Amino acid sequence: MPGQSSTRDRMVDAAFALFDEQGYDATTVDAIVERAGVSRSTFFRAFGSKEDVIFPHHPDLRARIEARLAAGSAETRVVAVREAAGLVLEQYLSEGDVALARYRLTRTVPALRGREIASMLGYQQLFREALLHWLDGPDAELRAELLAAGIVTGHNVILRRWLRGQTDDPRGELSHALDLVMESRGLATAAPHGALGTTVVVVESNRSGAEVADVVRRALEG
Amino acid sequence: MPGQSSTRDRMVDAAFALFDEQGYDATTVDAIVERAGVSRSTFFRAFGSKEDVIFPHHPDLRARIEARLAAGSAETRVVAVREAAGLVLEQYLSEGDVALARYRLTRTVPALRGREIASMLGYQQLFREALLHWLDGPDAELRAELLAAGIVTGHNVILRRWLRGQTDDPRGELSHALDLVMESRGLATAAPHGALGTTVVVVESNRSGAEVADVVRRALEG
DNA sequence: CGTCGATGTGATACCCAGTGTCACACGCGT
DNA sequence: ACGCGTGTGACACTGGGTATCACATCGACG
Repeated sequence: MPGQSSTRDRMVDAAFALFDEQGYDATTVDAIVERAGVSRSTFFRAFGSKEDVIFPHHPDLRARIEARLAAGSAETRVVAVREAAGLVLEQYLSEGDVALARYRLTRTVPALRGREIASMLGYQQLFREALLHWLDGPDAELRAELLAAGIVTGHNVILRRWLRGQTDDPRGELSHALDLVMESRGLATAAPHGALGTTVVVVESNRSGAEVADVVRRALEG
Repeated sequence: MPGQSSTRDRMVDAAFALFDEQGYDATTVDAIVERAGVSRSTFFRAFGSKEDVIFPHHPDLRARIEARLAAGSAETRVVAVREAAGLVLEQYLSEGDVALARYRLTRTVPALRGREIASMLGYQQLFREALLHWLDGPDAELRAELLAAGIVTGHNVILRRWLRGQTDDPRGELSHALDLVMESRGLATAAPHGALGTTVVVVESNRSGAEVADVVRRALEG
């Protein structure tokens, strides 16, 4: 292959540049492929549609969320949900300017707005299915759906605040938002089965295992 | 005008019939207008897009929700939310078979699914804006968004159950779902400002004003 | 070293949704 | 009878998306 797999990157860059210069609707696929130096066929093979070029990472992110939730259990559901939601936020934070450009586009172009909404609802489905296995009791189905909606909605509120430049601590605010969501649905209860063993829940940490263990030991001894 | 305004109805009927016979994607607008006996121009003037013919009532419903919420206040917010959510449910219930046909389509055709999701998020925005005026305290913005998402999500769960034939009492289940949503966010609190006057909240009733008054009188006297 | 298949790419033709424009017919009031 | 607004039809055009065929590069294998 002549152009490695960077042909994809070239198309993304060309698309975002043109969208920024002349708007989404006014930019034709022909113009994108011309600037990227590829053919129409290549574009549609890589992205499937003009909209997909705006969200080139969604399939990958979706897979990562699914994997994180699949690694959780009824006992570790709180941290599983927190980390899975964190994956989404981190994806946007790491994209930086691209995320901002996308936000500007999704705000103004209805078609893209619908596209993003659909993606978010896809994430919500992942959370709902995971929660459905972790919850029991009356209204489990309804509560799982409400919780999933709360998680995604809470995340979106914080993400939007960050995109608007209204916060410098999106991670902390997401954590607080998830507190609000999970507390109100009784999800934050540790050891849901009333086990008498030792349950350690590490909600969030960037320390090493040894450091965490040290903190725990001192807490128990103190 | 020769064909009254039933040209619109004829197009809707023709579209649903063809979608049912050969699927959404396989049905061209030309086929629809041919069966309806109108021209292409007429179709696009009436609906704007092929998708819009599936949701011909959304603009009207949106206006009714907005009106109901606008008629509410911080004191009557609980009943305002309940009735506004009820408007959506009643719309679907009154459509009967058409709602079922639409559900079948939206489940299978991704484009229509995205369309419906976008509509639902439009309703969510109406609730969010109303709630934003009725809530105060910390995290008002976040709580309004979470509540709006809960209301719409709860409604959708019940609606979906009804569309699947899993319930005979969607109104009752919606009421219960909204209980769950509002209770968990402290929205159900009557007289939020701590007023010492008399606050009467009629949560749901199909009785006349006189009958309700009679029940209240007996409750106070007993 | 030649052959083969897999993969990424280009070129072309086609379908169909959606827009814009002009023309026509009808009802309605003056 | 005359305009005038409105709903409709006819037609041409743009542009997203699909299908098909051709070609070029690279690695595997005999």
